[in-house]
Amino acid sequence: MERYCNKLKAGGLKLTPRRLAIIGLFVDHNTHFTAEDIWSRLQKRFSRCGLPGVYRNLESLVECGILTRIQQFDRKKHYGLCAGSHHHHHITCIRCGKVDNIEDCAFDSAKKIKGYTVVSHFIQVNGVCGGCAKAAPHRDRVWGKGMFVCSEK
Amino acid sequence: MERYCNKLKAGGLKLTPRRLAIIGLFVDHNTHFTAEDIWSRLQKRFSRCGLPGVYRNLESLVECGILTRIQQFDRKKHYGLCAGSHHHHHITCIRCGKVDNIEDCAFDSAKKIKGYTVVSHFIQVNGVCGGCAKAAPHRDRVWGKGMFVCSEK
DNA sequence: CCTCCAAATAGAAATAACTTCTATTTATAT
DNA sequence: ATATAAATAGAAGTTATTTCTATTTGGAGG
Repeated sequence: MERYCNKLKAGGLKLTPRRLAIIGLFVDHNTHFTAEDIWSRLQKRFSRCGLPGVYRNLESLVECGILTRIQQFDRKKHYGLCAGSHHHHHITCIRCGKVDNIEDCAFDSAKKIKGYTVVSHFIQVNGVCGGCAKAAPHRDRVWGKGMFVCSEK
Repeated sequence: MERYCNKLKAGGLKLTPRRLAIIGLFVDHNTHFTAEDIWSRLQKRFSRCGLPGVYRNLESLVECGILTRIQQFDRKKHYGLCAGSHHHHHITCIRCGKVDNIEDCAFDSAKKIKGYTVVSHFIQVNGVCGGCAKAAPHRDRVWGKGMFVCSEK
């Protein structure tokens, strides 16, 4: 938690109860959430908290490097903890939604591709985590149409 | 075009003028489009065509394997030809928006990552294409907040 | 401590991107 | 030709997110 406070300060953001609670949710659950997921979980402690506030906080936390946006094909923005300051990617469990970092990146940014100068790249991997692999297969979380990212292999 | 007609038939979809025109747009431009992009380009030939029809068609074309959804962090659904049945990714020019396929994929799907069984992966590369690199730098297209995918390097 | 002010919050209203609905039309198998 | 399952049109609805204006608050400086 210490390190997140430092990141907030470094980004010129105040340590508000709301903000710390949001970070706490990510730390405790180690998964990705949508704005609404966060909002519903904040209701107990912050009954007067609205969705716009959650959206604003999530975006600030992305900007100061605490969270990262995670792509799902469901028209919602998903956010997850961005643990390292170094370059890394993410793997998501398609059953429980857990997110882990992938530390070693095989992508060579220096390489020219079809005449393009590469500026950035984004890799997301979807899989089934060890825990879910052991669990009963018919207990799968149900995902909506178009939920999965492409390039199945 | 022949092969796309076969895919339509295989999926139990009719060969309507609208549908063929949409496929034609993708074939001719070799880039990705949003529903609105398609809709505005159809106006000349199909003046009575509405957006809902475009959305329905694009989704049918994804379902029968002619199109693929392409992820951008801009809250719109992007679609592109799924040219090969083979595995590939995309590189996008951050100035003009052009998309090219990346044929060779460095990602090893067989590898176990942190105990996960990999199901699918998604790679998107952002860069500046040859044409835009030559053009005046202050002519950059302005992109909205959150437009770029993360992991700048 | 106290005070100030930039930053954060609340809640209402607006926007944008789809999606759904009902009625009508059309491609194609027979 | 004709029947029918699928496709279309246009209006209306939904959902996720953003913007707005006013009010409140964390924390630097006195």
